[in-house]
Amino acid sequence: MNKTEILIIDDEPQIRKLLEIILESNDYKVLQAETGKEGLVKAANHPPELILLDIGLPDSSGQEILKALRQWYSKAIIILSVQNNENDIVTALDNGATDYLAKPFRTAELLARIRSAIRRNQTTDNTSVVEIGNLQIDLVARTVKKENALLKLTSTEFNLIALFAKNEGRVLRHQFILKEIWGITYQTETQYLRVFVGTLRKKIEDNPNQPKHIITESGVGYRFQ
Amino acid sequence: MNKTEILIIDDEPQIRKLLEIILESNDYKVLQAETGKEGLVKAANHPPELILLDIGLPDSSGQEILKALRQWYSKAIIILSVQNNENDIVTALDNGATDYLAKPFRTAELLARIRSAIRRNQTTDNTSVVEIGNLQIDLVARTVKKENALLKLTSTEFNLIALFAKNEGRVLRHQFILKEIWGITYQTETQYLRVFVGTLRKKIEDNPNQPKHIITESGVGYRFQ
DNA sequence: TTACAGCTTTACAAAATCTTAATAATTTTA
DNA sequence: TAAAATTATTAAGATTTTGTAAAGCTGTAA
Repeated sequence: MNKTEILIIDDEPQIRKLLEIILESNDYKVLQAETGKEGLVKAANHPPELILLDIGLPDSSGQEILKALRQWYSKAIIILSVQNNENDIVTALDNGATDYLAKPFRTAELLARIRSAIRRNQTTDNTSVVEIGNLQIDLVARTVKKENALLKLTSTEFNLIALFAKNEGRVLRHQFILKEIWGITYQTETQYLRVFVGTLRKKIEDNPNQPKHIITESGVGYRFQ
Repeated sequence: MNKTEILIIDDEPQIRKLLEIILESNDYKVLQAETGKEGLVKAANHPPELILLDIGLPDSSGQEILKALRQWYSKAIIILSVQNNENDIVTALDNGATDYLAKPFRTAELLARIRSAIRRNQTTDNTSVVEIGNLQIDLVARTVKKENALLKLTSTEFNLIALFAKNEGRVLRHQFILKEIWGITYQTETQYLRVFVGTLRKKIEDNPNQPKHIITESGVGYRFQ
């Protein structure tokens, strides 16, 4: 059987080597590019299942490469950034990045993110029912079940969880969520979001104080899983 | 034995060709139409077991073709839509589509949907009596029994409960219900609905103040269960 | 014509949901 | 670690949505 192919675009040889070792030992096939341009060419010639892109590239900003890729490449792109360079991360998510990882990263987290992103590639599926853990979200019937018990959600609460469900595992920015649910004029009303995430957590989480489904990514947004 | 016939209504020749290849190699007989009109004619002359309909047709909206087909055609209609055009999909399901597929689609998924839809053709058929809890709703005889006692419903009340029964467990929007029962020009007369839901509840619910059958989904519509 | 059933409309009460602001808790930064 | 920033929680109005009763309207049949 063919191995899943991952393209690494990063100018630091030692990072590439590290990633190569981790990924190959987990049964992925690794392609490498040292510059953004080289990455674009390799991705175009032979589209991989996922791309790991360093946004701190020297030749041209990694953001430009990301935008260029997103012209045609629709599979997962995970961004690598230096520690907590929040601006870069936020810009990258807005430019269509699937997810991000701050360097230095933990191996387990890297692999988990990769698995999740690849899984989503394949779930272009469009069944109206999305199953996530103990939740079943029916987008057409507009119902949510937790362990087969129907939950009572308000319309806005449902819209919110539906948006999350359609973007499972992916970080959604506050702005983006507000725009989608409340409309473009509400982009700055992050407090709404906090209140509604709070009520949703009370309804869907086993322990709302330690949420397992709606994870907050401080300074960025939320992730649903 | 005769092969199962599938009619494709799609204006893009390359999509038709692709579908033809996939379907014929899976032992279906394929009929094709390039326009909605042509599709209506072909379907009428020789009703197929299943129709694949592109809702992005140029001549008249695919939605109109769907509605026209549903006047008399009761077998499966699977909608093809461009990716993530959610509005189209929801409208199509409301207009009686059996299922939908977003382009580009995976072959395995297409075939799975087709098999499932055809299977349903044969089973879902002519059960004119819908049983829900202590209610028996006979769609052909237009009667409703509650614990075997015949209820006296007006024609509009029956139309309403029949619509609910056909969409058990699903949230129906005010708009949709009004369109179905009173016609497209009544889409904003939500007050009618409130009155009729009220009278229906008095007749079918054990305790109309705590309805168990007709559940209101505030801001959205009603759900029947 | 009248009686009647069923539909439409109005008015108001009740319930559900949303918004807002104050405060507490947590996370990030320096 | 302390300060700053961000996030979470709560609860009270405010607003929107829904429910109910009843009056008016309309067509039909006796």
